Amino acid sequence: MTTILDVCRLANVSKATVSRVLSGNRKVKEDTRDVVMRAVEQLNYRPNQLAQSLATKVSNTVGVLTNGLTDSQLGQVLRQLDSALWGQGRSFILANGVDGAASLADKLSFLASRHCDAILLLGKNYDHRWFDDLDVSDLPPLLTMNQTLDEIDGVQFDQALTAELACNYLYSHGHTQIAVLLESGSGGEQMLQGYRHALENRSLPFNRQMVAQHADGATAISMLINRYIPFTAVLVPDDHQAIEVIRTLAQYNIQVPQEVSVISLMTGIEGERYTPAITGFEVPEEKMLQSLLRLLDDVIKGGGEGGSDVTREFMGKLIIRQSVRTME
Amino acid sequence: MTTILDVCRLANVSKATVSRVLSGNRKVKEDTRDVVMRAVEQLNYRPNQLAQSLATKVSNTVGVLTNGLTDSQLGQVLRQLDSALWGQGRSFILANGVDGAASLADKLSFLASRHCDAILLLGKNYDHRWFDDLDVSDLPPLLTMNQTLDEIDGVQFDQALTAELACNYLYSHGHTQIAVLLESGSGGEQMLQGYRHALENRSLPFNRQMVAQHADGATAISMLINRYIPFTAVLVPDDHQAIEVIRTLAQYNIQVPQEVSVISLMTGIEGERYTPAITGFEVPEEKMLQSLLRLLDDVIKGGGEGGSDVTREFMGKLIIRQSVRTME
DNA sequence: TTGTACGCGTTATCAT
DNA sequence: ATGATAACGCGTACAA
Repeated sequence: MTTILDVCRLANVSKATVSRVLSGNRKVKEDTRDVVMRAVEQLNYRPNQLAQSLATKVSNTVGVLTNGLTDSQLGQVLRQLDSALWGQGRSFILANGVDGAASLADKLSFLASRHCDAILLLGKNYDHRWFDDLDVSDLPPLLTMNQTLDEIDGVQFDQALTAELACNYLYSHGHTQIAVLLESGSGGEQMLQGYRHALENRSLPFNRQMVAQHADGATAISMLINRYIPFTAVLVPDDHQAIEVIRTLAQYNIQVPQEVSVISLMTGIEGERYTPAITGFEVPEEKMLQSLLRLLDDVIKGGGEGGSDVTREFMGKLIIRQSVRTME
Repeated sequence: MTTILDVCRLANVSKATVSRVLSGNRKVKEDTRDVVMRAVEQLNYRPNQLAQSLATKVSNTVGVLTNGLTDSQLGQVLRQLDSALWGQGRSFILANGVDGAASLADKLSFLASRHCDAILLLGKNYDHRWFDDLDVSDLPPLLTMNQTLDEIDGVQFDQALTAELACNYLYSHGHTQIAVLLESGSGGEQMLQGYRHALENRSLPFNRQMVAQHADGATAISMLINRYIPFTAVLVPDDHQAIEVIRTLAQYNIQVPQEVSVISLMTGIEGERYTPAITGFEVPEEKMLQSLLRLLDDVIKGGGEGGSDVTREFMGKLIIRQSVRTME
């Protein structure tokens, strides 16, 4: 590879001058600038980014830790990242899959040794405990998306607000007996919060018999059914649970949406393809990623605290399909 | 970040000793090794890979240029890459999407400035001309997969052999009038070669009226039909064209597979889901990628020419579905 | 066996 | 405006 010294020799100037011309920081005389640029082009010289990073302590590299993403989700996210970062002369290093606290520490440590300017935590299924005794002090700044990890900055999907919207939608379609299946993770608390808030706004009493929480949707809805409390609609965390619920209800000879309506807090292609197609809220992943990238920019540039005006809370967008019916 | 000097001070040794302990290259006394390791762990020290790379001229980073991949393909490939490279302490930098010679040069140049040890060219739709006046001299070694770019090493999908296999399969099922739609790129020549070879092996005459070449499958099959040459089967490059062909044939009131059989040279999930499901050959992408990674290892380690025993030519695996029927 | 000193390619701080 | 030179963090001949 040609180095800056090659350019120096060809242009008869010092390293400093070449560096100045390329970075554009300081003023240089027109003539010399031209000479340098000619030499640069002639040699097809490109600064060694490793050396640059070593000197400036800025690597223009961001680490991306992903987990629990399907191939197509992974591809979609990485494609977006690539196109967004490319425009900024940055690139990313991927670390996919985390299966424990040690694994998490390893991956983060690896990315840190590569001196990433920041690390993005994307995807699902991160366990809170993995972060408990994690020494974040000698790591690059961490940023999360769609994760409710306290102490880590980032953008979030507002499950509480979206759950409230879901309930309001059901109410406006005549449903008054709404059951809810909580997400088994921390999102469950948020869902419950939104659910109760919707109730309060309508001055309706809260009945804890109407809420169930279990990682398996079939089990959760069974619990509900066995309580013999009537309900006309049920709010579930995602399409996967929605489908389990619909299947289980079918075993009890309960039709969706004729007898019970189902609404998904986070719907996607899975719910779109199912029969009946599932009504629910879509996570604005693209917008969220864009916001996260702006946040990233702030973190890298601002270095310190320069908080700017980035949207950090997102709510779902209602997609009306077939799993909710209007009560007469 | 803690540096090697911090370790030196804490362990009362020189940089050289610490470096030796961590790399394991040279011998060091048990005692001092222990002292150093203790200091390393206590400080949670991790060598700065940038500085390492600068000193050793090995970055343990590979550039990955992708093009023409769907999100799920991209995700699948990158997941595999990640898990394979992670085990070797390596990582990759992505550059997705190429739309011209300048764009190609840009991306490659970028990856080069990041001092990748090698660059992988993955995906489809690379134009030969983009590589014509590409100065490959000051670039890391290039490796391709699934691309027929002369002068670039890599692994390939043998379209000629697979086309021949496809014809043999059709013959063995009673088809003697086989038409072929060539891929519009360079793969077309290979398909034709395999097609003719299969003909020769059966001492059948070659009729150029039986071959058509067009990027659009509908157009290609229409050309064929308008020649009024009878055929009972048609070999097409991929599922996309297969589907276009089947649709077009339907417009002529020709049923698949009852009246005409269709076989795809490179079938995938698209063909699996279509009705009728498309019979064809599956590209062994995973195996190919594994082979490519072994090749990568040779290139990086061998540095020079150390050619090892890596499979470089792959053929499709026949997947029998519904689009081919047996003639009585 | 261990330490010294130099080089990797670049930026940045001083002089000039 | 430009040039010497010291960092940046690490590996490694060479010397001790």
